[in-house]
Amino acid sequence: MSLSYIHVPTDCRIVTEILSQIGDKWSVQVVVQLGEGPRRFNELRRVVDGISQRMLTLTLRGLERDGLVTRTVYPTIPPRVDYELTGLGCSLLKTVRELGMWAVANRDEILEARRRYDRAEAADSAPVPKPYRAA
Amino acid sequence: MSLSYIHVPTDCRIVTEILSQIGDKWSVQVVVQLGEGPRRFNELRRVVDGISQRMLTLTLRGLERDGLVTRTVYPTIPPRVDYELTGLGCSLLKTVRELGMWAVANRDEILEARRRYDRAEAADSAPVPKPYRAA
DNA sequence: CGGAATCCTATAGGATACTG
DNA sequence: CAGTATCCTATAGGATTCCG
Repeated sequence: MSLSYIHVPTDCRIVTEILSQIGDKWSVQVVVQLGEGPRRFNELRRVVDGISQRMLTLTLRGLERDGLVTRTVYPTIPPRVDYELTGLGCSLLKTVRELGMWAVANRDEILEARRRYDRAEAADSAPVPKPYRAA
Repeated sequence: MSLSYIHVPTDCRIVTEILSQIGDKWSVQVVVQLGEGPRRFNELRRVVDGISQRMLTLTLRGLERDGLVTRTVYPTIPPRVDYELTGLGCSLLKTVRELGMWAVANRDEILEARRRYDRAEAADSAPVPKPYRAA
């Protein structure tokens, strides 16, 4: 509670670690969906779009392991399993939304930068990019 | 400028895209280091710690491509190349720092959740976890 | 329904050697 | 100094099949 300042080197590793956990292909999308409320497995599967069964399982396990999501099994037939954000998960969702704001706000600038870069690079390695200089 | 609200499905993909670019093994660390000011190639290499030459190159190229970093070549001998955050890069750094704050603030809770999870899982698949029940 | 197990491919990333 | 090129391994992730 009395951290006067944050030690940068240690800091970076944790950020990187969190980011590589959350920065995988699916975690953010799952967390955002769970932000709407508890969801069942196949409910998530349908709404996340493109995720494989296997990856949904792995993603949820990872989130559960980090204490971001709870998994509740109802031993009925057929079985029912609910996933829900924990308090920790909710707080993460909030800061992820911040990053989301940044992403949408700067999306165009990034995409244009990419186009510029790719165009310049293509011009660089072009087979015969300079016309009117016949061999 | 007049986005009344943000379209969630589109939103997610961009966030995920940004996160998987920035959420790789090195980008954040490089951006944080460049937050201190312009740096030369080998300067970054020394300070990032553990990064290979190849990955530093690739990371910097990616950041440059997205318009987050500029690359300035001084045609001297020996050559000198400076990397520096752009305005876009600085604004990203700010929001990444927010996430960093979250990470350090919740680090302990996450690590403990992991230990709990791993312990429970180990108990699950333990060879003979129940003592005092001799066969 | 909610997975687990298996197989397969693509990509990330490390190590090393060479170059302008 | 600041890379590029090549080779190699490990991991992510998709597709498919099987199970309680």
